[in-house]
Amino acid sequence: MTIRTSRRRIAKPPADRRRDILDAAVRVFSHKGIPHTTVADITEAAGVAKGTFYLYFDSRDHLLAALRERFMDDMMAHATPFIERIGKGDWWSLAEETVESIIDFTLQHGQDIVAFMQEQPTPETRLMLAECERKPIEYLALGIQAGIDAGHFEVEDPWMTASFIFHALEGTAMARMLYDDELDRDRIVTAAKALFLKLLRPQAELDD
Amino acid sequence: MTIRTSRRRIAKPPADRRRDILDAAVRVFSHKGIPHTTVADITEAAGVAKGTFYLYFDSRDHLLAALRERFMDDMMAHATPFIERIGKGDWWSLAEETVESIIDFTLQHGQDIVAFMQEQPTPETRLMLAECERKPIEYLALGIQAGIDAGHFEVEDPWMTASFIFHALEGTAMARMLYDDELDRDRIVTAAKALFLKLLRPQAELDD
Amino acid sequence: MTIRTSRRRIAKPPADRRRDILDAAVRVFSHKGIPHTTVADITEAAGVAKGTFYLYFDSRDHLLAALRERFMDDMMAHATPFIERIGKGDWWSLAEETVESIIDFTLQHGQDIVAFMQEQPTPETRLMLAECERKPIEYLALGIQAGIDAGHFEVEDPWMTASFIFHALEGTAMARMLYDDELDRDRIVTAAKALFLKLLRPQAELDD
Amino acid sequence: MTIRTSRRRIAKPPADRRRDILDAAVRVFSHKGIPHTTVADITEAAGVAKGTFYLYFDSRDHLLAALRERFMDDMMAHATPFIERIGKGDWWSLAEETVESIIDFTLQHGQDIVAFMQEQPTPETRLMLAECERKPIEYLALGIQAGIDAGHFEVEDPWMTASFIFHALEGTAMARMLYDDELDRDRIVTAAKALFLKLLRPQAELDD
DNA sequence: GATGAATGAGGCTTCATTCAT
DNA sequence: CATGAATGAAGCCTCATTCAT
Repeated sequence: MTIRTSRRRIAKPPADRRRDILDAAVRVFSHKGIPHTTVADITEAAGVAKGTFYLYFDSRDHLLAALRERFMDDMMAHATPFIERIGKGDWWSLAEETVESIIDFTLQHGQDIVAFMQEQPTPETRLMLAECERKPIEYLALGIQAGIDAGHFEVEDPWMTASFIFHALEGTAMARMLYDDELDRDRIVTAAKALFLKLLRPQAELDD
Repeated sequence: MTIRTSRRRIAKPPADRRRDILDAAVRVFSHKGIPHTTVADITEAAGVAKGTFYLYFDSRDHLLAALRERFMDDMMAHATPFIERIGKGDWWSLAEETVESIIDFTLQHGQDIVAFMQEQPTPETRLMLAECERKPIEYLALGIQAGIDAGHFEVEDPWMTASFIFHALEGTAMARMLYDDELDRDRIVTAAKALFLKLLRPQAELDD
Repeated sequence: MTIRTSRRRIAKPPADRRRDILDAAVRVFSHKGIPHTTVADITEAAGVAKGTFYLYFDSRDHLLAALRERFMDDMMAHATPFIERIGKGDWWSLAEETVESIIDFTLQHGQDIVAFMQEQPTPETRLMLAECERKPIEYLALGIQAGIDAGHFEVEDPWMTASFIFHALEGTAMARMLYDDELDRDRIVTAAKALFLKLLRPQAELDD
Repeated sequence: MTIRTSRRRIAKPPADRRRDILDAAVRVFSHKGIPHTTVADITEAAGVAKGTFYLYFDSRDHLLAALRERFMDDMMAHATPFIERIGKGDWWSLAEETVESIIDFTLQHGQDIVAFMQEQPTPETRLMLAECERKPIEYLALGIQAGIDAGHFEVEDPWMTASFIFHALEGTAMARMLYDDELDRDRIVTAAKALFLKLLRPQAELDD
């Protein structure tokens, strides 16, 4: 049994401590905005001393970079299962689940996106935000193209359609998250599925 | 390389000078981001002394408020002609022109929106941004509803459809403006018109 | 008959305009304090343009100097009649009227003194304030000495007595002016006369 | 000539550091005047960086408030022993020591009073200065009244007499401090004691 | 490792002064 | 003469970063 006389905070594994700070940062960013959040705000929210911040991040900007990286990883983790299902049959349920996935991811991580948009547009941030849009659109377009090739969808400009669908969903979900808590998540999902259907369904099908 | 002669004492009509500063602000904001733009940056871009800024704006924040106001006015001025045409027949051309109008307005004023998003999320800014989204969606929804009532459109959830359309167009146009100068404006417009058609057109029509 | 189309303020004799500004300055100084009064405050109170100020005063500091000069002149004008009566008999009524005069002058011009004390202690201001105290004390002491020589007063340290009397009166009157409008002017005067009597009256007189 | 080594990171107990800054402020105020003293002046005099100032005071105005508070405390500490002796016999030695105490306190702390007078007349400052005059006068008046009741003093208007005595002493001591280092402290004290005697002594006593 | 007092560059704002009209 | 828009030095305050403990 060790007697611990130190008044200092009990040391945590570095990775945990780092994550604590990262989480605290997101928490504060989302209601103060990145530019108005100080390092002191973050360390206070994380329950550590100001100096400790610099043990885990070289600078305020490095924390933002770390946050970006984590966000991209989350996004990819979220998207991968859907991407892997492309071209393996089950077209419409994949479509519907993809729609739900995009909406839910946006509702959950929208705060981060807003935060990133509040940054100064460094080339790094621009690139990262562009990626965050282009990547899901790219995969959507790929899926749509595959569906066309397999004869399930009928669309003239797949990439543009993907872009429309992605922004329609993301924009609506984001607006709900930011301004309109009343808007029902299920109403969005239902309408989104109908949207998907109308945009992708071959006209011939309608004759049924 | 600009030669700067000792910029002294060139009085201008107040309205002009004010607009100069406002324009300079937008210019600088769009490539430095609001939070990283200093009053000195703005006055330098406007070609006036730092003190001059405070003859026209009570503070940095008041300039932002003025910018917001001007943006809202521009938006309403842009939207009004279309709103007035609702329900006066000519449904599909109104729809097509509305689509073009939204895309072009976004391409032109997207910088401002980005700038506003970079602000700290004050209640004022949130409200204003919310309005900027809700207003056009509201009018779109109104138009769609009118079209439904007149038997030209067929949609289940008009407001949600309006939201999808608006965000699809705005998001795509914005992405083009921010990240992808290659994307052809006309390609967006063409695809957007097709989108509109697919979403609103009564299914029966397809049987023709 | 001259037709005056100019929208400009009708020109005044320079001396009047100068006095207007000086008066406005005193007015503003007395409730904002010298250090917090701007040239703009003064010109606004005087109803002239900012530039006009510099037609009549070389700088803000020159206005203060002018104010000091005017104050000294006022004080001397106020004191002269009493000084001239020294040694011409009528000792006690001179004493009583001097007392009243000091109190009334302080009540009227105290604002100016306060204003001067708020200035930075430049050698000039110090000298002037010192003069404002030393001069009346000097004259009081002269009068007391004359009274002693003439056998009417009996005092050990005339200069110190003069200093006490002057500060007793000035301090009390000033306090009334600054903090205590309730305190009756006549009560001060009555008590002050008694003070004078007790301090100056030969002890022998008491035996009567 | 002081050699300034790179003044970095010498932590001190907060109370000490705070007092250092407060003391430095008084030092600078007394020869530059409050309004012309910048925060930079103070921190330089205190040997700390500008930012350090704001670790100990919320703003320049808060420092002034702290200074006021400290002055009031000093004054009360100085006055208390005398107040407690009121009515416990020993009337004339109490009177004489009170006189000395007022003179010495003024000679020592006059700089502070001057500094406060240089402030803008905020309600706070006015109130505090009024207190600084009223309190000692109040206590003097109490003492005088007690002396009258006990049959040692004879005065018509005790409060007014207290006011005269206080301002006579304070004004004279202040003038010495500000303008006239030649004036002997003991000469003031001696004359002041005589003043006290003349004003308070029952007339009957003179017959002895 | 952890702490938080200390630092100082840099941003916002004021205001005495100038000068073209 | 009179004006007031324009100027820019200078003051207050913030906050990312450092480093002695």
